[in-house]
Amino acid sequence: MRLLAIDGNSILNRAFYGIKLLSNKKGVFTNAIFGFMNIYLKNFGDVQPDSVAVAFDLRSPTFRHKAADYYKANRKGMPEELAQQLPLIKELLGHLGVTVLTCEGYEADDILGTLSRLCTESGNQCFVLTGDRDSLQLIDSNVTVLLATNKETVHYTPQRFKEVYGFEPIRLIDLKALMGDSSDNIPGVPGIGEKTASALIKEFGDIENLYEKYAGSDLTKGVKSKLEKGEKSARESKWLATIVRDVPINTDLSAYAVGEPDNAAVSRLLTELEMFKLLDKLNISVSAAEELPERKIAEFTPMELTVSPLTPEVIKNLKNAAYLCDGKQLSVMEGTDVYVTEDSELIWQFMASDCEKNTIDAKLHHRIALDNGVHLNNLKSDAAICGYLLNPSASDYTVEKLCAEYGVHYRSENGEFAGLASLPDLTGVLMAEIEKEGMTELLEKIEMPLTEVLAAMERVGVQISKKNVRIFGDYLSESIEEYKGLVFAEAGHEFNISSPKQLGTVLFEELGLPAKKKTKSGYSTNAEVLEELRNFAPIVDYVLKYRQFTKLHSTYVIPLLEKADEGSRIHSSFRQTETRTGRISSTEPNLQNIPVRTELGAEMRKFFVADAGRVLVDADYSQIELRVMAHLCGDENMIAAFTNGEDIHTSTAAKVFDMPPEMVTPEMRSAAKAVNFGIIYGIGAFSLAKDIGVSVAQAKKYISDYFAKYPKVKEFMDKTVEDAARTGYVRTMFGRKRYIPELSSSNKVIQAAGRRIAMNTPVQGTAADLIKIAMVNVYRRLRREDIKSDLILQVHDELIIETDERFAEKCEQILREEMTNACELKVPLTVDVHTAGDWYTAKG
DNA sequence: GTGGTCACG
DNA sequence: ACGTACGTGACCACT
Repeated sequence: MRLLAIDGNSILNRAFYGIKLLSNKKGVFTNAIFGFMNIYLKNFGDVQPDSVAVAFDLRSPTFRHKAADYYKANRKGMPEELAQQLPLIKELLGHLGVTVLTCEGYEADDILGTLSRLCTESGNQCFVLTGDRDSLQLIDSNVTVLLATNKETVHYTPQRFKEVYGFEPIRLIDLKALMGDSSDNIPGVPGIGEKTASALIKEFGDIENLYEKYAGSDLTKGVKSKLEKGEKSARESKWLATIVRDVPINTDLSAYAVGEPDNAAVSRLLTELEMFKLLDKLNISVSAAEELPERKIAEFTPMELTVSPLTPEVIKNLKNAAYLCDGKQLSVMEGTDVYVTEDSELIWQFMASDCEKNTIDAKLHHRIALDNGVHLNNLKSDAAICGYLLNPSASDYTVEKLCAEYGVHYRSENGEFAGLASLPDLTGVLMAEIEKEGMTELLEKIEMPLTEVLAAMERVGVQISKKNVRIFGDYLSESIEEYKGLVFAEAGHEFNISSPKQLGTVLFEELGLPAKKKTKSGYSTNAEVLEELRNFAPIVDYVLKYRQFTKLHSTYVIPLLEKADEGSRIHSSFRQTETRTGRISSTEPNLQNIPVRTELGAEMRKFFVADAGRVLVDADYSQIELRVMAHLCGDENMIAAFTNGEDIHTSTAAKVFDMPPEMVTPEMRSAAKAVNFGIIYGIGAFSLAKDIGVSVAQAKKYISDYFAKYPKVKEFMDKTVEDAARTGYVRTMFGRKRYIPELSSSNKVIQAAGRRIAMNTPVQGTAADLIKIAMVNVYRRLRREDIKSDLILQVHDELIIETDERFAEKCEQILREEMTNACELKVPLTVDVHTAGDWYTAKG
């Protein structure tokens, strides 16, 4: 028989500190559970045991352990984030059919000691999984210790142990008796460290033999005297270091055989914890919780579906339906009737029908409709978008996961129609939640209409000049080769300049440049660091140039050429359920990070062009986030500055430095600009100081002066954080919600990050809401007024229309009006608009 | 898959 | 004593 005996506390600890803090949306922390299960599953697979026991500490002092408890008294208690995961992992293991062992007055390693002894005595194999080296003392011919480190698990057999330590495993307790262990509060012999202790053990074996013979040996006087003074402590330490091996637990090893897992319970728990990946790994479906329903049985009645082909007659009679469509196949459900078709004519007919529709992935369906010249009519809901509004921090939004999360029975009994059959119930629950949360208008007036706008933008795409991109790419390739040569010449040999590791070695070891050690895995070589080293050696400049050229080549030139269609148009994907603030994101390729800040990079924008006879009309909001801040906090000074059309950074500088605006120097304006950015991000003196190159004290003064001049900004931020800490979330002006579990962390750094998130999200999110409103209105107007123009891009505060030249002015007007009037705030929203044949020029 | 780096608002 | 501004996506090296 093979027994896997696990030190639950030790592994859980390792997992907790080795993995960044994770939590579900309710703020229940899960990282230790996640890490524990990964280690567990990995080792379970490796060992293939018949039996498993996981031991946990149970601290309640008995007479026998009084001394140990005394010594351990100054150990730090576990942080709340870890403590709350302890009962959960025990529950999970129980559901998985694994024995959880505790014993009053004993620690986990004592239980492991006992289990391993039982195995040895009965001739069975024992594998002790732990992160604690102390347990290596348990190794014998039947007992292997699997020592989990941050990277891997090392298997310690007696041979392996001897290779590493040079003595028998059991002598580990003698080693500790001499060298002590501060983390376990084992004193050892003062003055004797690892080196000496190890040598002594190799020479004398155990400490009993050592104390019998050391006086007559050839040890130095110093060591002898230390041993003499420390004898009592050494003997006591040995007792403390010895793992107990007779804990009163069930000695019948067959009792630890792995039982049948309770899939329903595991599924319920892991769903609650939002650990879907783990569920997947365990080969348990999210819906397993429903396979053996408990109280759900009353609410849930199995649904007999009647499946038939979709016909024009059916479409005419549909009133309110759920449907799914992947482009080839359409399945529609109303009541218990399901209609399917692969006939594209019927698909379009259904889309154009008056029937109220509920689905998931509306953007795709709009795209299908647009591609075929029909309009997707009367669309009421998209479950993914509802899920996103209810919690924008989830990783994805599938019908199955949403059902699990919102307590809807996932109708897996309906096989291929499980998703469709579940959708009506799911939609009902999601819409009710949205209503309860006051986000119905956000859904119906902004997000749902936006699905069509994004589909249209993706469909039209953005044209590039392939020829000019290629020319630019060739120039970059040449430059890359040139600078590569220069770098290699300076280094004296070839290496991979793109490898931060190799580059670090060359710069900081071979060339001896002053290193600011930073990253976990070595020297930091980022632009900020290299910038400071520019004057030390010419190679630095060459590396920076190399980086700039390769970045442009591999991130922009190559992908753009690859992704352009026959008409040289790029069709990016705009994602609506991706960001936690409500912004949309752009992928494959990302058109929201095309270079602009450097001259060379901005060249790229010259290759984004309008088609023949057309132009690009570009409109961007001026300082939208600061304006939103002014509105949200209602600060009179800030509102006045915007209302009077002042340059906000100059005006801020004038206020903070207490002088008339005309006296403000460019340096002062730039400092004020950094402060304004800081305000939006949730200000910190350290980062502000770094950003503008002043002392932290100076930065602190800027901030306090700022808050003195704009008192309501401070009030707003304090109140926002306070509310968020109380309720667990923040909202934008239009009701968009974001949970902030970071605020309930006991880790100060994480909590501070939570406060900044709380301050930033309402501002960034409201700005996102505003431009979404503008997009919907611009799109509608272009269609209503039947202007041959297309909205083609959104870059957070910027919209671009491609239009026939003759409509350019009309489009300028539409963009200006719809963006300005997206919503009436306490400050005006102003927009800069330009028209040109390419993006570079149209940006103004 | 993760970390480092860097492009954008 | 520690880490250090908000929100993204893509590429490369390396494990």
